[in-house]
Amino acid sequence: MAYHVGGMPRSKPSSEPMSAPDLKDACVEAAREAIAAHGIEHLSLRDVARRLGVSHQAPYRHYPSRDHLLAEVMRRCFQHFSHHLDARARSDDPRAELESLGRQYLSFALTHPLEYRLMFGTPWPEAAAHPDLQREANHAFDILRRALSRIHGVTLPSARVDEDAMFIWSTMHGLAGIMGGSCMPELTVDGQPEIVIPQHVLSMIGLAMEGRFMAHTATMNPPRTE
Amino acid sequence: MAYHVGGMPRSKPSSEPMSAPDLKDACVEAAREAIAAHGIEHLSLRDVARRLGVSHQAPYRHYPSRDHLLAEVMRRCFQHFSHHLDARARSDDPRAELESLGRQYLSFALTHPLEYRLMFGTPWPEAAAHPDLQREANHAFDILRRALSRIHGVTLPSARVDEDAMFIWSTMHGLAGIMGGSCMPELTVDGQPEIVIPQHVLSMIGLAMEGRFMAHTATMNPPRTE
DNA sequence: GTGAAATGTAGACACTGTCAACTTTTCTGA
DNA sequence: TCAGAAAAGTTGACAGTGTCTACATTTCAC
Repeated sequence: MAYHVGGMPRSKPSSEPMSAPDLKDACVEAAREAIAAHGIEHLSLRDVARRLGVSHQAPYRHYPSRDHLLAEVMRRCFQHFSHHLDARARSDDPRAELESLGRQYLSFALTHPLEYRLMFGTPWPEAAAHPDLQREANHAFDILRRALSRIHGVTLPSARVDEDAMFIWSTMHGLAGIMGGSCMPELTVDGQPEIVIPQHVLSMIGLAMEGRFMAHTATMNPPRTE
Repeated sequence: MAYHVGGMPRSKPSSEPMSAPDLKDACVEAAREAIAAHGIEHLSLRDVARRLGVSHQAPYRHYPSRDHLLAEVMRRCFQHFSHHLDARARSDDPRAELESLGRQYLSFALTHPLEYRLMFGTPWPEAAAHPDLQREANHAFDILRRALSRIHGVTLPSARVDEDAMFIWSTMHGLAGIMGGSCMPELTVDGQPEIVIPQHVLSMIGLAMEGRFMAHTATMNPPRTE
């Protein structure tokens, strides 16, 4: 009904690049809708099939199991996430660059809470069984790692980059998880956390990084009063 | 079989007096085992009943739904967590106190990854429907908040305590989530993250807090080289 | 054209959460 | 003491799920 394609949707391998409404793609889209409607843990392959107007077994032609479909949805989320990070405002000033990266990270988590929870708040389906997903996730982390390498420049041994990356990633990830409501949804905090808290956390990261540099270089720029 | 108490139709009246609330507790214990064995999302009330040797409907006499049992398991986790935080090494030195708290937080997350994921990595069952769970969770956060209040002392307005609490909580939570394998299980990081990374993250928090104080007080203790 | 592979369908199985009706035990109050 | 109510546990049923097997259809490659 909604989806109608008979038999084989692919065209010749060499001439046409790709064609035909692909049930494989449609499944991902329908799965995303289903997740948005009923939550991640209630994703049902049969519901996906129903949304597409095909038999309950049709998706199995393209995904060996429910988890494989879920992994594909997650993989695309990481892709989306990486693109979002890459689209951040660039700057030559290390501090501005770091802040821009953090802001971009948080903005994704807050404007796409569902995708974020899917990527970082959901137990992965059999880690090793989905190398594509793994690759895409590492790619996202590499963006942060590379940006930090540039920021560090020559002042710190490169082995320390991963440590700082882990610290920043942890802070961003934790804040996103808490604010995204993934955990402790009713946590009572004074004030308007949506605006104030991320600002503060980013500035704390900046303070920590400044302290880090001060510990290794004699020259220091005075800490600015926020 | 494993669980034997009154209300059985066929077998002879059991001689051992087992009070009714025992099944309620036994369910929580069995649920914990089931979660440890098959993961949180595969927790099944019927499996719990099977483990206890009672009918599949028996647990429903004590818990209105599967989520209510899950909420009770989570509540006890928060209890355990609070006790663990309270049992930390105390100190009069603010910096030592903060580090002790952070270390205790992380040690719980790493030695009880399952409980931690249950508390912070699992979507809560209908937040408002489980006030006991909510109360227990807020209590855990209050421990951190109170400790920070003491650390701040009079140097910072108390309204700022929540901001710092949020920063520290975010960092701890994020690190725990990443290291606990809850997300990105195969993330490739150089070195031995288990020991080095938490150390570094804690010291970064210390640096950030020092910078925070410096911004508000003229007197400062020189940043110590780690 | 003719296989054969790709694709979609239908039926079945074991499993789940939960509702309803029933039986048995335990507690309560005149 | 002894009914009767309440608590606790049982069986049976229903709709929903993932996934296996067998079958039908479409379309490409030769």
